[in-house]
Amino acid sequence: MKYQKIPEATIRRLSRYSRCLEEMEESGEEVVSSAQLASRCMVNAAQVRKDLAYFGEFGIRGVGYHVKNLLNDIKRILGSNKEWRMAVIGVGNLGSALLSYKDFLKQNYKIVASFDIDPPKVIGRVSEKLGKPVEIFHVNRLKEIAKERKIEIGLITTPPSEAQSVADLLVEAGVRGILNFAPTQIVVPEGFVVKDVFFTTILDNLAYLLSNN
Amino acid sequence: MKYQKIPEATIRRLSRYSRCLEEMEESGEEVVSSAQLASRCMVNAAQVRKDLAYFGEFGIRGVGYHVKNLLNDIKRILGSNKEWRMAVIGVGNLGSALLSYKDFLKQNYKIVASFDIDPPKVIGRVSEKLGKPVEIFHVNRLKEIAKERKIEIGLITTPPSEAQSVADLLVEAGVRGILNFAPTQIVVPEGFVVKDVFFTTILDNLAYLLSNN
DNA sequence: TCAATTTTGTGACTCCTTTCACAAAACTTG
DNA sequence: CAAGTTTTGTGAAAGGAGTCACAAAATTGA
Ligand SMILES: NC(=O)c1ccc[n+]([C@@H]2O[C@H](COP(=O)([O-])OP(=O)(O)OC[C@H]3O[C@@H](n4cnc5c(N)ncnc54)[C@H](O)[C@@H]3O)[C@@H](O)[C@H]2O)c1
Ligand SMILES: NC(=O)c1ccc[n+]([C@@H]2O[C@H](COP(=O)([O-])OP(=O)(O)OC[C@H]3O[C@@H](n4cnc5c(N)ncnc54)[C@H](O)[C@@H]3O)[C@@H](O)[C@H]2O)c1
Repeated sequence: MKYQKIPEATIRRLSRYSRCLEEMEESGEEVVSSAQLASRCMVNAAQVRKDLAYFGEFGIRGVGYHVKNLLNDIKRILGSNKEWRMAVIGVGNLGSALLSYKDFLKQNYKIVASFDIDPPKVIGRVSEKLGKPVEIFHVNRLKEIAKERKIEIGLITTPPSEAQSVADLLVEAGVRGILNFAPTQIVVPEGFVVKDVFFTTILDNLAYLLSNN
Repeated sequence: MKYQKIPEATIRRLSRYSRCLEEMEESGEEVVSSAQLASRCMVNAAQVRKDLAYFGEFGIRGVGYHVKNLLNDIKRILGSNKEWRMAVIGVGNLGSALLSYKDFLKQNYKIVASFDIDPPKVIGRVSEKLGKPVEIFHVNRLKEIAKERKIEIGLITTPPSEAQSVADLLVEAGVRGILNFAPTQIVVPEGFVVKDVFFTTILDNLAYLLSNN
């Protein structure tokens, strides 16, 4: 198979497959066909095979895929086999929730520091309930701490008005990945990546579907 | 323009345009061209025009679009001009954050009740800081309260293991829209709509882009 | 060993989305 | 009021993504 640009949608589906395969692995299934995986993920079986074909041959004809192997391969493709070191900037309602989100850890996403600008918050630790407390630093130490702790992804949970300036700090600190929860457009230089999570955009979608069906 | 199926991507972009137009309206801009709106939303100008063309003619040739009018039209198209009544099910870390999310209100999404299964939580009110406290009911009253308060959208923030059974309750109560934050596939009957918000899927995406660029 | 069965990997086809390019419409200015 | 300018709305072209269909590969069983 010759090289092709990989569709963004393929990457999203790989993540879905990954989640399904994890469930299958837990429940002891060893082998899975593209048809089984597809029906579980609500996609077409040819789609599953094509998605995988972008990256190589992982199956055995007449048999299917080894759950464990395929899971490993997909994680390697996605880059989610390594541990990713993250920071939360803005420890308010949402930021605190993220700090105690167990699934991140399970999926190799580790929050190793957090930052705020509000002095009362910058005194101690949070997320004690997980056993692994995460320190809160003043945001003016972001660059220093980001380098020290090798932070690769920043989660922006400040008010929207502060989001761009926080992003600038992250860029300056060499944090190449940003997950932005503040409902505003953020601009970063070439080589950096921003993904937005806009709750109201998704609600708008839902509202449209509810209004027109 | 004859009828066509409207792409999902168009709806997502309309929501983006809507957000931009709101900012423009606030800053007093009265007229905007497709090119200006496009560059603000990081899309192609023809795309903006084509997206709008699905629904009618909103611009004035040689001039552009009236910000206020276009915003109203887009909101009407999306169905986000009316107030949507929502409930949060699972008042834990994330559920509590959602209860105090100001942007929902600003965008006509109103949380009018919340539910949990944990007796200590089902005693009073939360989100006092917004002035408008939201009551927490025991989840076994969901059907009753949903009807009484005309809830149209349910936000699922329970553990994944409970998500499907909560969805079943919502379906039974006639709540047609579900925004699911629990990282698990939910199945609902025809006529109901589920949108998932999987944080780790988005992180997987980010991880892929960071690993391969 | 060989035919029957299963299921992958992939070229070809179809469908959908985006971009281009330009006529038509409205405004501006001399 | 007419020529010039701007910007929309849209058909046509290009580009991507999803599905189909089948040869190739592996397994099973007689
Ligand atoms: N609450 C939610 O459920 C929710 C949902 C989706 C999106 N969001 C978005 O996430 C962001 C945070 O929401 P929230 O409800 O947690 O708000 P919040 O006010 O509770 O938290 C914001 C935090 O950011 C801190 N902060 C402000 N400026 C800062 C800066 N320059 N550097 C570092 N920290 C700074 C504040 O001190 C505060 O602790 C907002 O942009 C909001 O729109 C929130
Ligand atoms: N914490 C986060 O930042 C975050 C981010 C993304 C997704 N999520 C997902 O959101 C969900 C909630 O996460 P959380 O961190 O808030 O967990 P949590 O444990 O703090 O909250 C879960 C809440 O649900 C309640 N609950 C349990 N079963 C219930 C039922 N049958 N009916 C009603 N309520 C019930 C619990 O009592 C608890 O209050 C999980 O599925 C999680 O994976 C959380």
